[in-house]
Amino acid sequence: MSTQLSFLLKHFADFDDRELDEINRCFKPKTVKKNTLLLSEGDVCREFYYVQKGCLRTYFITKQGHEKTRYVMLDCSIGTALTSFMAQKPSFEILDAQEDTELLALSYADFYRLNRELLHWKEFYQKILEMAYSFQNKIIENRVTLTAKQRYEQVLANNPMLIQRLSNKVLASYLDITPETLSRLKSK
Amino acid sequence: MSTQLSFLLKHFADFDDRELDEINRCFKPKTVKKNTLLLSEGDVCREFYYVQKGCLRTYFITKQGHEKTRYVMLDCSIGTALTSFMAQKPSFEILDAQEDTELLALSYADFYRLNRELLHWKEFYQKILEMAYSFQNKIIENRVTLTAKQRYEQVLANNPMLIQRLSNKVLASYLDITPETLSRLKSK
DNA sequence: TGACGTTTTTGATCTGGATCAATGCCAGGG
DNA sequence: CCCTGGCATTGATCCAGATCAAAAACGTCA
Repeated sequence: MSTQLSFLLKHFADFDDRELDEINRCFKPKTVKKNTLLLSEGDVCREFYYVQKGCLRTYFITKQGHEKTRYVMLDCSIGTALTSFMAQKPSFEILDAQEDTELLALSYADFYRLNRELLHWKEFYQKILEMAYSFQNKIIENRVTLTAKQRYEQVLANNPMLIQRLSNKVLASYLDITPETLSRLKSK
Repeated sequence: MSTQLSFLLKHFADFDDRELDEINRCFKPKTVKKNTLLLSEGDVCREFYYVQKGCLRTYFITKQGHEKTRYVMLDCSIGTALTSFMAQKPSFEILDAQEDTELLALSYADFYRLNRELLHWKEFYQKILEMAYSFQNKIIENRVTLTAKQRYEQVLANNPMLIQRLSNKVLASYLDITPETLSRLKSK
């Protein structure tokens, strides 16, 4: 059982030890190699993840064939392809590992059973959704108000780990620019 | 008491009549004239709205002084400046009426009391958050993958009311383009 | 170790939509 | 009823970032 995960959970809701036990039992360990696909386009996302160590990201592919990275999970963070997971509908988002990654996976069935049975889990999920919404709101605001360079500088200031650990290609797609533009931004 | 509102609520969760009664009592009627500000930048959003008839929108203003419309509520829809409302923090989003509007307002205190006391309200709120998230996800995808013209055509196809009822200036800001570009798009 | 496929970098060119500018238009307040 | 300030249209120009092209650097696996 992961005390790290418990620690994170407690950050969102006031779980007691019995609840934490039950939740921890539902999360199944999994190890994936770099570049493993955890969810392909068109498949239904059936798992929610806690990343112990490593890096997952969600992205989608445009008609023109370009990757667009949407969300990155580094060590000790949680997430999934939320839109597909929530609705249990085929996903346009893809989920893959950017590094060799150790993670804990919670099935959709267990997730929603917990949501039915534990009031604290409802609270947890509500917080997650609120955060996810606010995060996206921020993304939209940034995309609309900042230039490519300003977006790069913002990540450099707030999230330098991303710059260290993602390839330039993926980082560029996260910033919604081309690798060429990113390369030019970096060289000044 | 609004049966329309009850109808909408039932769409999200299985409220019984007693619950609907209690909820309806919390929503206070309000009438606002076109161009009324319901929330200014920097203020904390303290109300959640049901629009009976009319039109509200949220938007923010960039450093360059441009309006960016983010969400529009026409007749029989619900919403608020969610980021500020959830966190009870000062808002960068502004809320105003685009037409003379009849609405019902639910205070933050009542909203969260209902959320504490009624399981069905929790369910309702969870669905709202899930929808809001998915909606934003779609916005981001559209903004990144579609040209200005394609975005216009998509609204024309899926949401023609917006084109009929919003001024071109506001519609342009909703599409993330300038009024000049919108004018040119329409004239072909 | 070497060879191939993927990144990264650098340079030249292109373009969608923004910006700037000018004119006509309409609606609402005095 | 008329005036005024915002809205809409049209034209000319500009620019951030994309695209295209072609080396150079990098990893990784036989």
